[in-house]
Amino acid sequence: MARRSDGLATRERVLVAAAALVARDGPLALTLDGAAEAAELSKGAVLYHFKTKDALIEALMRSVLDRFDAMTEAAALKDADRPGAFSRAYVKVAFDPRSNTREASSGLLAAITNNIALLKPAAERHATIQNRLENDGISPSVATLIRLAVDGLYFARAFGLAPPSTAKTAQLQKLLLQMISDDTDRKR
Amino acid sequence: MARRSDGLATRERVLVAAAALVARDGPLALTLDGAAEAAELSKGAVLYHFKTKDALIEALMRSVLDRFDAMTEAAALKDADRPGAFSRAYVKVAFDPRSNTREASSGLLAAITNNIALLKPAAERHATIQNRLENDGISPSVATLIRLAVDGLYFARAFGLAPPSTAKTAQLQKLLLQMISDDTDRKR
DNA sequence: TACTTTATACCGTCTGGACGGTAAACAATA
DNA sequence: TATTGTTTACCGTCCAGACGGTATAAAGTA
Repeated sequence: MARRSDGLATRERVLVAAAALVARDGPLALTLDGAAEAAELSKGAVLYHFKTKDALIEALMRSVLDRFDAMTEAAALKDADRPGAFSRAYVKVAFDPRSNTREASSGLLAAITNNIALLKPAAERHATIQNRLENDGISPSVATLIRLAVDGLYFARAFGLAPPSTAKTAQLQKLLLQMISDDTDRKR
Repeated sequence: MARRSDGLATRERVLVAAAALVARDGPLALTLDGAAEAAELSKGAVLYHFKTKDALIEALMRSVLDRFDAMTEAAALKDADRPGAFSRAYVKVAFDPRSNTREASSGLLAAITNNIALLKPAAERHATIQNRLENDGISPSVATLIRLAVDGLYFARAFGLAPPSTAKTAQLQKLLLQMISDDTDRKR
């Protein structure tokens, strides 16, 4: 068999294939064999790039988290240092269909189904986000509300628990952005 | 071996034991053998009351859903027919520590880790709740926000994703109730 | 005895992961 | 530049354990 000579791309390919697999067939379909087949590799090759299945899942989760973080930071920068800049960026990115895909929840779903301890990185991010929201010029209650509503939307989509329609989602985003504005005004 | 002569109680005991098992050791610990041991029964006995593991999980979920529904209906009745009665009841029950325990999420967690199709009953309830919130005298956006925030809180607790402290949770509840009041006033 | 409930023994399948091997790329050396 | 050794990337096979589920016996109850 031909060798690839670009290990990095292969590793990435496994992650993408695994995410697609979970998005399509659910987290239970994510086996080492399944991931290998989806990435058109052997199980041995998958295990070469990820020492254990847990390592694969962790990588899956981190890649999603990092991407989300990067998008949020970028959006926050555009908004300068106005109070509520991070909150607005968080809402915008979280509601962006590009960041809130089925693939985006693959890591989390896999972690839940395989080993809850793997949720730790996600828990840390959540704590960080909560902190940043609270120190963004909005009241703690509104900060918490925003965070939980975003999470709720995320899980509603991930689990198919009556996910709101596109229209309703847009309305909700508007409402949240409005709340942020009102809240920063009140504090000024 | 001694027989119980009250099959109903045994069945119930299995459900309680299974919920406790999931709450303590996570959804992966819920095996037929594990459930049997937790209920101090043999696997055969468990399979007598629940034909398949899926059936056990479904029963687990339904019992939680039914209990939640009953509590909400009861709370809504107390609030007469004022606009927002159901919304207030929903928020109150969802934030009640008695309804939002780790056991309460056991069915959902087990469904996720074992067979996502089992989430169907939960999805239906969510759709029903969304409908009732929307027809409760509050605006659709606020209805959606409440629903998602409650879900977010629920999952934050279930997965340990930076669950808000008791104090913060109380503040949030207050904020939501306030929003319901404001919104029904505006509509009047 | 007939029925219900519980226990025991067992089977087939799936899955994570270990392992030995292979071939290409690269480095060292002569 | 030819040769030799070393690393990287990947494959195919095998295995032990876990788990869901079945079959059947046994015990209790009416």
